[in-house]
Amino acid sequence: MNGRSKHLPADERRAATVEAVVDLAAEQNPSDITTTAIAQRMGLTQGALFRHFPSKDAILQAVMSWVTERLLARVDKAAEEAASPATALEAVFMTHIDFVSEHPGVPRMLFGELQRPGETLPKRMAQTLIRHYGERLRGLLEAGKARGELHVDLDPDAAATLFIGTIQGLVMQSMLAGDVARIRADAPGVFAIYLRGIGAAS
Amino acid sequence: MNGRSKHLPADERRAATVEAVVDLAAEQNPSDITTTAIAQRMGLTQGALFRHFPSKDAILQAVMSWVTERLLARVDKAAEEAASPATALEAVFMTHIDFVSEHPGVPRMLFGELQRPGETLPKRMAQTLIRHYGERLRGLLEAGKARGELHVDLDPDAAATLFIGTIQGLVMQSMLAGDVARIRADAPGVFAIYLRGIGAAS
DNA sequence: CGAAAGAAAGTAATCTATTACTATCTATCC
DNA sequence: GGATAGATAGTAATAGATTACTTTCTTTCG
Repeated sequence: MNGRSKHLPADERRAATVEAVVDLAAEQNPSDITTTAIAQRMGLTQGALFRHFPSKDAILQAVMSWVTERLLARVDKAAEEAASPATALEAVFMTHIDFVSEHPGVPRMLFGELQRPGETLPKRMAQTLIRHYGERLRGLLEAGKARGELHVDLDPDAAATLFIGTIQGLVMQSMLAGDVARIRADAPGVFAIYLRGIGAAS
Repeated sequence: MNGRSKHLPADERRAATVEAVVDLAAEQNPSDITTTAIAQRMGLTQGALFRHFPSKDAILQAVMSWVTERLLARVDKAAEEAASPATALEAVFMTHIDFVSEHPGVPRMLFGELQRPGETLPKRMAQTLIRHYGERLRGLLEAGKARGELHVDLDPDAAATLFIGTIQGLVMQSMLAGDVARIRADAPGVFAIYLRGIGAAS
């Protein structure tokens, strides 16, 4: 843990690389992030990155792993601690909002990866992440229906799509205003409408 | 209208260029669209594009003009023909869904333009488009509240954000499935939840 | 013919990735 | 415990591909 050390172990550099990419994605179009920009933010030369990653796609792959672990872990924990499906949905939402407030580049990267043509590994990881996320949502929505907390006629697939869209809309609004803080500020009002939509509000 | 003619007038080429970009945006990341790809789709050489546009940004600017005119015109017409604010909202939504079903690349381009750093002209056009769209939505939502069609406590800003997020969520879901038709198929179910959320459903 | 439209080729900049070499860390041996 | 060898991490330079844009020449069409 020497602050003066210039050579860091590989795993620490890999973690620092992922953070650099996540930070850069908050400031610019993720698909425009160059290896030079990543290295510059880390205080390294561009070529040094390829000591730790075989390719740029391998870097993006590491970022997707990072996002999957962190986001799903936090979201699952929030859901487990909730007393009922309806409160779990709210906890998941707020946890997710916290996450994208801390890392505004993440939803942009996910959206961007989905747009890539072909079948790259980072793209597949983004797809499976969102699919798993959707499955958790549908599970909570079904449970809420079974408990009578949500509307009987509720379509869980549509409700899960709208849940994700709710966050996406907040992200878009924050980009319009150029103000990340708006995500958290506007979240409660938007989610209140969603709650009423699925029948959870009195 | 000679099919054999090889030299088209400038305005027709400009229109064809815009369509080529919109089509390409449906298949790949909009920020990865190259002038070579645009020209190839039009059956031209890359350099020929610059006979009609001074720069690539000028092409994107023309695309944004095209989107603004078409989308707002269709949406305004749908709203005018509706009997009440609540039915107008539904008409606007379905019209918008029809538009993005025909041109799935458009929401991607708008989202992508918002992410660009700096202050480019295409980015500003995307911002103003979405702002104007939001103003129309807030107008309808306010009118609906005044008529008692929508919930008294409804926050029009939050409802407008969620309206846009609803569409964004459908676009994301269609990218996940790799199936554009899902946008239109899933739209009614998702919008039904939104309607209940703003208090328009009985 | 003359002007507009396009082809073909070229340019400068930028991107990922590789190479040859150097600096730093760490484990081992006497 | 200090010198040292081997492994790891980093730099600088550059290759090769791709980008937006230009230039020169040719074709098309009224």
